Amino acid sequence: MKKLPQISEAEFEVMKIVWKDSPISTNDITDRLVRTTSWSPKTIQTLIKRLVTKGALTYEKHSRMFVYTPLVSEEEYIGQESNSFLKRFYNGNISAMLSAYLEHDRLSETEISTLRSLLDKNSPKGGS
Amino acid sequence: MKKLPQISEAEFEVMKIVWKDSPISTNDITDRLVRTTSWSPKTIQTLIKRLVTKGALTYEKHSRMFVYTPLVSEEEYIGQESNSFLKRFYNGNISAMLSAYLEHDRLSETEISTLRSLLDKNSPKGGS
DNA sequence: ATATTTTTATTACAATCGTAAGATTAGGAG
DNA sequence: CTCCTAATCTTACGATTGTAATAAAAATAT
Repeated sequence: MKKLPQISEAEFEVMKIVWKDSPISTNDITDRLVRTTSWSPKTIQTLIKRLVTKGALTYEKHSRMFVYTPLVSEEEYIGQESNSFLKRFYNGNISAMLSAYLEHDRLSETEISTLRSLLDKNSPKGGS
Repeated sequence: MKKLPQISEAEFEVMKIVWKDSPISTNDITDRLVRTTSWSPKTIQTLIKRLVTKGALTYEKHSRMFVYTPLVSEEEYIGQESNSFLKRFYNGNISAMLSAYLEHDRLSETEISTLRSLLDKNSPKGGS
């Protein structure tokens, strides 16, 4: 498994947009984020640039504008972050996490049944 | 809910020791971590100091030595980190996380049944 | 061709973090 | 009471991050 670049919290907001709508230009990314965050366009452009430097994004030139595509997959990135989160806080054990959530009543009855049906769907009791 | 201090990854290693064995002295913390990490004692002492500054630990003086106690609870801290993790990567939705894990076959059959029994234990089908 | 605009590139700066070394202070030994 | 040593406190320094401003370059309009 290749080593994914480390993406900061602010950079991650950029990635989410690119993942959803790539190929996408600097201006389109900027417009989106200006609406949903409090960042200045300059800040957003810095974030994009850093992501290119880190190897998380590439671009193609279309005349003077850049159009970006992700170099790391969302699935892969989130999966890796999730694993390292679980490792750090729950010994890598997702049951420990669920257990803590149940213990501290952080889940509603509805959520619990959603979880239960997810498990059953993916691996019914007599599952092959 | 009070605002917990932000604890870095390295600092968290210190916290884990204090949570487990407080009240505990600088030297005891240092000895433990020297064995389990590659950090120099100086580094560990810096980490401890920063945690005090941040309000994550307090201490009592026992003659010239300091003996530390946590000011933030492990439960609370890990709970908060977990919530912010889920929010960042799964829209705050633990089912989305489980779903991704199932989808990408990151769980063994054994883990799945552990999860299932956790759910049943905490909220059996005819739940109160 | 040149001036103007629009894009991208370079530089900035404080806060946090990992990683320590060096300075100081205060118990304990004698 | 003085000195040593162990403990804490101060300082350091490069990397990353959040947050931009300024400079440079390249299209476009005239």
